[in-house]
Amino acid sequence: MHDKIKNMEDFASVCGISRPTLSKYFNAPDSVRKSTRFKIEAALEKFDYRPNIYAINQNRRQTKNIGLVVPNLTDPFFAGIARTIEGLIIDAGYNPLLLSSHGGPQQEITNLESLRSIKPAGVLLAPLGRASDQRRVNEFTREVPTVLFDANLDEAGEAFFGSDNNQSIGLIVEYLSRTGEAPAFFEMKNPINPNAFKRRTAYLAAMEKLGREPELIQVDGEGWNFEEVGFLEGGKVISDGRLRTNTLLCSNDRLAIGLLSAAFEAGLRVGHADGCDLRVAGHDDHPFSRYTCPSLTTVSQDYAAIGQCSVDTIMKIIDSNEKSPEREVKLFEGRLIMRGSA
Amino acid sequence: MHDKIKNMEDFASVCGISRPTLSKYFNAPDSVRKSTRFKIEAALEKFDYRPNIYAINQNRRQTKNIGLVVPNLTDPFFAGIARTIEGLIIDAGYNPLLLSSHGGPQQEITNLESLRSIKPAGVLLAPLGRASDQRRVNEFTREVPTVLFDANLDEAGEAFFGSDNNQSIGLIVEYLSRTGEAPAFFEMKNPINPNAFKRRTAYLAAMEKLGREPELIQVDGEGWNFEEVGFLEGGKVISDGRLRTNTLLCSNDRLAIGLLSAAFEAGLRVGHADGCDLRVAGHDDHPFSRYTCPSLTTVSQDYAAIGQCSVDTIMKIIDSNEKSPEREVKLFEGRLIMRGSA
DNA sequence: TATAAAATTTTACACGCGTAAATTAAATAT
DNA sequence: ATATTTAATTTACGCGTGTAAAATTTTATA
Repeated sequence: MHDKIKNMEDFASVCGISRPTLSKYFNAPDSVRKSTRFKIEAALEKFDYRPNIYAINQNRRQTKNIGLVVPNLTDPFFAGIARTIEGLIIDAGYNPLLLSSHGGPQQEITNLESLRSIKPAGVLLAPLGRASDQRRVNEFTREVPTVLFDANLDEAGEAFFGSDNNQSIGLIVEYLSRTGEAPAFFEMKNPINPNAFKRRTAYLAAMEKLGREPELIQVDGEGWNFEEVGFLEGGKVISDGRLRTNTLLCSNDRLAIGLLSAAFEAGLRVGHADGCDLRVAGHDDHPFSRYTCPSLTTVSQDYAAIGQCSVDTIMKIIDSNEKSPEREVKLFEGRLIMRGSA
Repeated sequence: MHDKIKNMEDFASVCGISRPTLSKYFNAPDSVRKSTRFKIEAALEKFDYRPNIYAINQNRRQTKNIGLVVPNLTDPFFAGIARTIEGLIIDAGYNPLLLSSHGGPQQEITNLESLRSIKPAGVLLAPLGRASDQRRVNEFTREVPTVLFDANLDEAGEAFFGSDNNQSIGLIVEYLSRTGEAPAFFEMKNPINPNAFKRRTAYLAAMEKLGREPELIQVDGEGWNFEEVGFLEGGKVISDGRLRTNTLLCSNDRLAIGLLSAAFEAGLRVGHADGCDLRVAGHDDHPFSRYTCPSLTTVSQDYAAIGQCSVDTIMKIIDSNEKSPEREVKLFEGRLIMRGSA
């Protein structure tokens, strides 16, 4: 019926207007006269033409791409955050590119390298944290406008938004201490995940503030298989009788999930009801924490706010086209989620 | 120190060779004379130049991009598969682009549309299945070489690789029937997830083969919050005394996780040991199914094989540059994972 | 060493679009 | 109706690369 439209030139001629006008339309439909716009949109109905994204990006001063890097997509917690932020980026009229570092610093750098060749307008990075190759991440953030979230890195990026671990850990330590024995802190000796050290410090501070004796239960284990670590090492702690209190606060929900499983198999009754042997609490409000046995008492992070703030900030930087003079840092408060386990 | 390298031309001159030769090198380092290669690699050490990916993709006959679309990245099951396949694509020398349909047919089409403008060499698609906009998915697969996995769609794509639900459901029905009461089948009345109907059919067939009376427990609930459905509706089934057998086979692990939680709160003891009230089994070997209370007996899918086969096939299609005359379909067998719950 | 064959490099053009500057048309004021 | 201002459109050029065909160099063969 109608001939093949190969490029904007062809499409312009079937529209009856010039190519540059068409270009303007695609970049901002309202920037052309209304009559012109109707002509274009009528033609779009009849022919299926779409601008070549590679030619566009080659010639634009800036792409409309925003990189989004999270430490581990296999963790539903990060998958959820990523999805939220993706939506916000799209709403802002940009194109999100989601990459997962799979828990490894090498992959994290690889992700940043591959983002660099895509020339993104900006990047939202949730770094691995302690495990990150800080020098190379820093190098990247000097060349590409970057906002960090979830985990902070010293002076990297234009801004950081995350949770106030002091507040959130303080909150749950206070709750646990008020309603029963003060908690021991269950964590990995050499945690690879972001925020782990902050939470340890926050726990120690919270206990001191309450005038209680802190107790760190630091177990072996490598990598991101937190449930497995919680299960295996938690099981050992239980069977070895290393528990000196009946209340455990885990560094994160995934450790708690494993620990609950170990407690179950050891025949311990977990919860705050009469006759229970153990109370267990976590941190993060992991999507599955509602469905553990018993359901997990935890602290939720305000990820709606963190995501919104991160996106708003990168947009501001992109629009203003200049590095902000000061590195903004904002911490959001956690909320206590009381359930069956503690 | 050295002047800015802006493009391949500049870089060619500092290398002391011509630009097209450089182009050849970047597309296949071994296709240039060894002496030339050393010159280039020495220059690469000194200057930081990387070819403009947009200019490359605009001029190549084909990009090196492979689209990878999964129904829901928030589900750790799909997150795991995606990660595996991503690795295989990279090993094959291509660039994976991961997109999640977030459980919605509209997003699925949006993903395909946005892939189209990226002109991928091929696409690996795990469709929503029943919920998919089949007409538009089909339209896409006619224009872009596509291999389906996980869920089949009628005649869409060049090939399909997935699990043999008949075999896997048969396996676990047989196991459950042999070691105790025959299972009832717990599922959603109108399941949105792929494979659900196949599993129902497979259950009915397996029970008939064993000469047992099948029993479908079909509960209300919409969307992808399977744990919630399993918990809420499973709780009702238990409290209403609707259970006519002590063995439940769930359509997938996430339903089972919710159901286990409901059983726990109802005070039922789940497992195959003496004195247990209920046996529960799932399907998929979800990453968390090891850590439920009790741990979940289930069937694992052979995703290493499915992923490998899907990638191999799309590569073959890309290399041969022609549609295969016949649509290949291959189903892989599941493996029984015996744990505490049944 | 001369010659043929193969491999490599160069020349020359194309790809599809953005955008500044120049031109033209429309809207507003007089 | 005319002059002025403003907005829309067109002209003309550049972006950074791939690739066919031609020219050259290297390697293999005699």
